[in-house]
Amino acid sequence: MATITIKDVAREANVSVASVSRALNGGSGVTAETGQRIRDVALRLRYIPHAAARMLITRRTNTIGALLPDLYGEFFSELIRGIDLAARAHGLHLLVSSSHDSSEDAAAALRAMQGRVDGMLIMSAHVDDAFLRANLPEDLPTVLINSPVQDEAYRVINVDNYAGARAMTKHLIDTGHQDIAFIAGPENNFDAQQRENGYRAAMAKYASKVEPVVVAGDFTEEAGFRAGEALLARKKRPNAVFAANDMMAVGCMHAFREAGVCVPQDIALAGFDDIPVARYVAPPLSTVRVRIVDLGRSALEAVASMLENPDHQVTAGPTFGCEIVVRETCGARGAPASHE
Amino acid sequence: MATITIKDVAREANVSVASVSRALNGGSGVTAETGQRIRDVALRLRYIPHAAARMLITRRTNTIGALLPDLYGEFFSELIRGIDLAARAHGLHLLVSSSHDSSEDAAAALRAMQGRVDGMLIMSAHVDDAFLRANLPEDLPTVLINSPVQDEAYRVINVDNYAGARAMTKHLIDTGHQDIAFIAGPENNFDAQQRENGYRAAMAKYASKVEPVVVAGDFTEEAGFRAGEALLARKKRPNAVFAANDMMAVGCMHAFREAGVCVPQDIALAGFDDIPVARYVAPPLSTVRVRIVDLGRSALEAVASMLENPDHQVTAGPTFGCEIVVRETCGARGAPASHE
DNA sequence: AGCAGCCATGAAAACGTTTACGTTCCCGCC
DNA sequence: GGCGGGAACGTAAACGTTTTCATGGCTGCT
Repeated sequence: MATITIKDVAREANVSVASVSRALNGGSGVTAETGQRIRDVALRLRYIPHAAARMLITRRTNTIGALLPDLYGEFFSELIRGIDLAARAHGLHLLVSSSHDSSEDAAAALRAMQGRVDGMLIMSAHVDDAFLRANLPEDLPTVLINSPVQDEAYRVINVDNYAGARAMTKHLIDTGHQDIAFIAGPENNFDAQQRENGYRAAMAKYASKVEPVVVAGDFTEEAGFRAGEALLARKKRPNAVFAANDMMAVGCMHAFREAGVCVPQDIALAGFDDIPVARYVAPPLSTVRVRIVDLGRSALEAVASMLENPDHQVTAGPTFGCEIVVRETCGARGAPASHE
Repeated sequence: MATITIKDVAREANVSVASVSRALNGGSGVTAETGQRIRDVALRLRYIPHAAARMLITRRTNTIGALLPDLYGEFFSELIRGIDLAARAHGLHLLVSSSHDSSEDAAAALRAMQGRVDGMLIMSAHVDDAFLRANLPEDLPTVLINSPVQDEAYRVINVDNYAGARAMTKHLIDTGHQDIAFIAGPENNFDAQQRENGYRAAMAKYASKVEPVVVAGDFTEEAGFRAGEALLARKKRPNAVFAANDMMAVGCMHAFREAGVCVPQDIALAGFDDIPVARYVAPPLSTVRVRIVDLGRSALEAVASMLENPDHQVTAGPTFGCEIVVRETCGARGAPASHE
């Protein structure tokens, strides 16, 4: 109970607290022999340095904060997994604050983390340059994930949504679908916008005769379902649908199935993200794969490197590539695929 | 740059540091007038108390740690969401360490959190009484989630897997399926065992003539797929399959579909968890719903209450109920259900 | 033998708070 | 008018580390 401190170890080992500190940290400045003795005592006493005291004097918390939006299912867990893995590899702790759906909300969370973290990982629809300047100490190493922020001061790691969406749209066109409708994501969402841009660019270039069709969505299955219904109700039914994320694609597929519309025979379908479940829906969903774990990992590693050499200039992180994954819903495969 | 401390505020407001502390915390022991002046100054200087210094003297971190296993997708994110929401509501921070797949791994993570948290939330297949005694300070408020630990000293919050599995099995039997096979979860997993027990109990009681059939699994879609194949290959094919979790059910459904076996006409299917995607697979999956968000929330609230009144005796948490959700795969519904 | 210099070690300051304890002041009551 | 008491406020100790600086002993060289 009475928590034991460095002094207890020092007394027990017949040395000063300074030596204990040295033995337990660098190890230099102390004889190998006494060092070992000290470590033995520390182990025997189950001594654990008081984190707060150390933070106070060291001015390092060995913790990085992750500010995440109200993310759904697979994406969230994969992202966290990547972040967490990398954090552990770097000996860093992870302070998480998720499910933020308003700007004030995020600001409050950001302020609350003040002083408890050495660096920040921020992914949120609500952050822009002004927000960051207002709520973030300018010297706090920060990495933005999938953010529209252009400010040179912040390092940003983005998924190349544009290229991914463009490639998938082109693929759909190449396999014979010209009338492609797009189910958009939330309006203020950066990824969603980029994906829509990619879709529009491919349409303009490879299917210039047809007018792009974009219906609203918000990344939820529910929205996908409604969008699917809406598309079927149109006078000119598209022959392919490209949803801004997999969840909406799944919802859309659900709508089609209930209406008796066959995928991909009657209408092709594609999503974005390649969430694990994409391959298990029926039929398996063609989509654009984002290596989410790697995204989280490299985001954390960017912060880690920033606080390992603080002088090092922030370099614009490379965008994170995606690849299209052709399964069955896009109609490019004749026979059912084998289990991958 | 030069971080501003309580002294700066004190000097600027012409008071002592003690008054600043009082004004900013309790507010008592200081005139309303000076209190306001101090708060104004603090705001103007953007003063933020140094968390570590406060922890050091207060001996409270206002942080709780969450030790989680290598959880998949939806379950993980829902759980974290619940925990995070409750934590924010209580003004607590959340230190997360996930993806632990070995006992040493978990022990290391646990030790690393030592002193940085006021309480712990632990969900892991690898913890048992001995593990906890060895790696956890006995006075650290701790709540175990879905754990087999029986020790009175720890508060445990469990999902009532047994009752849920029993109910679903009974439901399958009631709707005309007697030959029910069970796809088991990981061997050392407590939830998995409880679910299997529930299945066996229901079989023994309501379908005593048929021998229970249990095939191995590990909670992954892959395992479900293989189990599905294996079940189809049996000489006496079951007319219903109950998977220990939804992921395996989805994998199993995939196997059935590839084999041309129709669900639920040829064979009924049920899962466990009600992950969000369960309703979007085709056909929508009957399953046992676990209110994961609530589980996380109440786990955190249990810890919170423990550290709000430390003397309060730990009370055995109530098990967390489940309810069966009848969709289409169990064959109990004639027509396709409407979108819920 | 003496001296320079290195190395192990200890003493003490510092980090930024909270809080126990004094001090001062003012008010009311005898 | 003196005196008791409470409220506002200040002083300083304490929390448990790390780290700078001083000290002493030893080594190796001249």
